[in-house]
Amino acid sequence: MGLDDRKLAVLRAIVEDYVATQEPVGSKALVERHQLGVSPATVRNDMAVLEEEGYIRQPHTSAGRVPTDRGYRLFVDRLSRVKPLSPAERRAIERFLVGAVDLDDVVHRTVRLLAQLTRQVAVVQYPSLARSKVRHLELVPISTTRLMVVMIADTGRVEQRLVELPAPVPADDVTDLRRLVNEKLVGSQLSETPPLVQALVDESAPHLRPAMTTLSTVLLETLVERHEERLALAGQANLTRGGLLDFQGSLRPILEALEEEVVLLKLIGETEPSTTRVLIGDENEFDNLRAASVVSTGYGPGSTIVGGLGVLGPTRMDYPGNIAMVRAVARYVGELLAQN
Amino acid sequence: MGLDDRKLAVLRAIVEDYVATQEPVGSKALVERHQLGVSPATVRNDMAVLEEEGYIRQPHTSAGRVPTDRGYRLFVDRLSRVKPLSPAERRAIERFLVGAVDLDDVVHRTVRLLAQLTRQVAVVQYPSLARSKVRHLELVPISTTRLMVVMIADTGRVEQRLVELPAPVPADDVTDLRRLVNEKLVGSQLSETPPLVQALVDESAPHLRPAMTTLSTVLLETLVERHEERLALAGQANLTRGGLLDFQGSLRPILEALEEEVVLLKLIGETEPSTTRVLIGDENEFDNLRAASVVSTGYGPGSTIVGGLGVLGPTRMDYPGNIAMVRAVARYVGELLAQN
DNA sequence: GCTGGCACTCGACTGTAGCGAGTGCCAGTC
DNA sequence: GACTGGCACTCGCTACAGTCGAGTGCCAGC
Repeated sequence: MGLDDRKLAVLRAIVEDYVATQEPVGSKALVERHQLGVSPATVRNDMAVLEEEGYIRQPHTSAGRVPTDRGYRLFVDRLSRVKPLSPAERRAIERFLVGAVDLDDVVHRTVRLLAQLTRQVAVVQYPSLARSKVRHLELVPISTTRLMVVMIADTGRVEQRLVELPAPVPADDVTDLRRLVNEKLVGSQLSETPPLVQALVDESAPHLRPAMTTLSTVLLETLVERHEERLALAGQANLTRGGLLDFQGSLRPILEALEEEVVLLKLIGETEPSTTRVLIGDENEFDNLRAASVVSTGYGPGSTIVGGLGVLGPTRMDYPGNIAMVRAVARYVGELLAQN
Repeated sequence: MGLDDRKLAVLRAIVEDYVATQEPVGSKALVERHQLGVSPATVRNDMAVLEEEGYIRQPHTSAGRVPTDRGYRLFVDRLSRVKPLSPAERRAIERFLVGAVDLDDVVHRTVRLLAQLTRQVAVVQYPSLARSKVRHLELVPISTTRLMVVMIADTGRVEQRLVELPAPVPADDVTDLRRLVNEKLVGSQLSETPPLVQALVDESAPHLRPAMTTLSTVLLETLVERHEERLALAGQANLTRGGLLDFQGSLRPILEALEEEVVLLKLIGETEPSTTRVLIGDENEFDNLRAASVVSTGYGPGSTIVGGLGVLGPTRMDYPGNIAMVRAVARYVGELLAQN
């Protein structure tokens, strides 16, 4: 069990070399490229131990070693050194994000930026509605029995929904409805609205009741139950880098998983605030993504978290680099949101 | 040059068989599977002519024949018989589209439906802003110097944009601004707004001028110049069907092209109304998509066209089937939009 | 103008052999 | 006791030769 410093150094060297070359790394190449101060034979002995402990494995008898998921995990937890961003990368981030005109724009720019910087698939979750506060509710009459409800959240998200009213409602009543819902709901956290919405119905004047009832149902549906999470995705083409070696030859399962919003949300949806999360290989719960790793973190204005973002790629990825990028981008986006 | 009926029948048979089996088709197999009424030797003679004319080719000397892009073109133009949808498909379409609650929902359901039905990559363009009319403009004060402009179009699209005002504007003035822009712009086609927006500035009261000027600039920018086309995409995983045979082994260029909105818009953006367009192989203008074909059409409420939708796949695709599906889905979506 | 027959082509597959990267083990050294 | 050099061994990869067979082009005959 005792992994002394040199064995750890060997593991680190294996991970770094394998990530860089994408080829199983042998003992001789290792001592040549790293200053380990010992002979290949010694390294081989260390490798035998590392293999026994499950940190590396041999694709076939006469090949070099490749890290296992467990090996990557150890590497990420204890061996990787933080990789500071290059000035060029820093500049790229800034340049990319200035000039964004609205939330959609911010999210799209961010996801493309992340994909470009990390050369992986990037995912950005829109600010979660549950973590947003209502800034304004607008009711726009489409016809006498139809209303479009537009909700503007403080995070910049705008959601709309068509409401079919049970009976025609005159314009004045719409004005009243608008005033009422805004008075009650503006400023409140969306996850806490259900009782407020209920109260709305109870407190409204009798002639507004039927309309308000329908309206409240829709509000609850849109805002709470069918909690509308949205995502942006970019960089799928990066999956094809590294030939067909990664992902054991088939992109199929990966592409399928990427089409499932639920899956992506589980992967990058933030859990504990402000931690960067790394899921390696089968640590995630989806069979389709056994061969993939995910680096994700939360973002938001200031120290609050309103959504998640991250990248997905082969287990053989540059963890320190990607972690640094994901963090940096999240921080910049947070600052950007704070300005609004 | 004379392609008699039998030669055309041979071409049709080759296309159908190749699409079905994905393997070069030989003369013997052809006469066995189709009632051509002649011997393999005769078919071989016909094939020789078809090859000379550029409709089919041989991957290698001792292999069967494969249609060329030109062959598919002839097939699509003159040989394919319309393939009616199966009742199951018809039902799938209906079931898929009922219950859509807003435009986003409609578009997402549509694109997934198309991908599922055709087993190809599906693309749906949101109703084009240029073809929409303004239904309502809402100005929501974020702070005294910041306004969120929300535009609701008759096609259901909702666009928002943050406006930085040159000086604080009191709430009453915002109300005036709101009234003014709505009076002028509601009901007008977006492509025709520039003069109207200009007039807005000229006609507004002096104390509203500065704010209105900024506002009009943003409106013009958002609505006209940066003409915000949006797209939804689904079914990328379908690209991996047919192993790596299609797309000559690399999905890379295809995936890259699919990330470029501009490319997709050019492909499925409607041109002549109500035609179904088929682009085969290098008929499209993008190098990355030389190995792909696109079937697309316009859709919209009634007989007007507000956007395009379509599918993209290998040149070896079921053209009649895909054409039928694309048309059917477009028609259903049109009906759905007409109801709103 | 169609057909059967036939020689020919050439990719796909199989089996064999040699190469070499990389290993595990062991005896020897510090 | 830890490290090292040496050595036999494994096994994937590549090259090469040989066989098979699907499919063709061509031609003589009906």
